[in-house]
Amino acid sequence: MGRAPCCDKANVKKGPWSPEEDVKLKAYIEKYGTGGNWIALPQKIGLKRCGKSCRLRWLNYLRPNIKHGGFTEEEDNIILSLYISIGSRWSIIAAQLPGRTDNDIKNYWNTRLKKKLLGRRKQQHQNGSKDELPTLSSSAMERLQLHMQLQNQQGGIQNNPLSLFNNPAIWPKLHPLIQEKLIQTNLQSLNPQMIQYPNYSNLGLFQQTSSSVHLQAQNNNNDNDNNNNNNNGISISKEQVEELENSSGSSDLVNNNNDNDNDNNNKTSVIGNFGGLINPSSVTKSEGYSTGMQRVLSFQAELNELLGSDKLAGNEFEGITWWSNDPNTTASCWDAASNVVLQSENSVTTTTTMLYNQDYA
DNA sequence: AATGTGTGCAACCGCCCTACC
DNA sequence: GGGTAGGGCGGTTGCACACAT
Repeated sequence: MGRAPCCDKANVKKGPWSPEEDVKLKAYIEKYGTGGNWIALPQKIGLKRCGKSCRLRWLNYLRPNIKHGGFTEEEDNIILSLYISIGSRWSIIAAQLPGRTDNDIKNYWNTRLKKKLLGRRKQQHQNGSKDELPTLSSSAMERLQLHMQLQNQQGGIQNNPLSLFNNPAIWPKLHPLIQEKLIQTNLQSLNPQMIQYPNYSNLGLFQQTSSSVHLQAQNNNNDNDNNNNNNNGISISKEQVEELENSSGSSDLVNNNNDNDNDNNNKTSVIGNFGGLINPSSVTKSEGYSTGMQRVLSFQAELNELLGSDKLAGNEFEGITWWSNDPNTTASCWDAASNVVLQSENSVTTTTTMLYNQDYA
């Protein structure tokens, strides 16, 4: 038993509005306002229209100062940035663009802007690659990809106030202590340097986002720390380490199959995760990420949480391939890796790397 | 010229939220 | 507190037009 319809569907006109109807509606609202009741409005005016239809017509077309078409570059950027940050919340996006309606922006996005931004990839695939075109049906994936693309265009993460990295408000839920530490820390200090992995000369690493948050408690007595040139981590005390471990229920984890880091003294726990999913030790290993699917699924779950998206279909990430040790890898445009820098002191460091195959850009 | 295909956009549908009774 | 109506919103549909075959 559904709810009652808002109007008598059988006796209302549907379809395009005639100029006469527009004139009637516009004149009445300008003179008397809506009266706070759209449903009753058409009857007052003598229109055989549903109240909702009147509302839509007024808001999207008849009300003053509406702009149609001719989106500027600046508007494009605003739409893109907001879409990446908040998704398809068109009314909120429209509120940032005077004279634009949510419907207009939605249409513009779906029919033009999205294609304009992503179309190049499709073109590339049509022009020679036999690879399956990675699907973009996932809003979350699409937003992530656009996020990366935008930041590349805008000169990097530091310059984009809307970036995931620079916007604590849209970080995933982390332990409050970690969150506080991250906020306290100058974000610049967390920004990664560009790193080139020599094995992948054809793959440009152009972007790095946050991140996994890993916690390491370490016995320093026998520390031949290979990472001591990196001081960008966030240090916390051993007491805090214990507190976090107790509260997170984390177990030992990440670096458990590493053969080149004096790991015996390390105790590392995942506190929170932000798309970082890869055993950090494997980043430097030439064999790369051959056990992709498990990580893909992990990434998928994290991405869902990160972006607050709908659940992704199980095959959404089939288009994403992972690094192999073949320098001529046919990896898709977007690949992810994490680069967790382990500190010599008890520390939390957060970095995740998105790797971009320039061959497909 | 006729037909097929793609594109842009206005409008509708149905769900969710909230205010009101 | 529960039911109902209206408003708001995002997703989808369908039509008109442009362009290709």
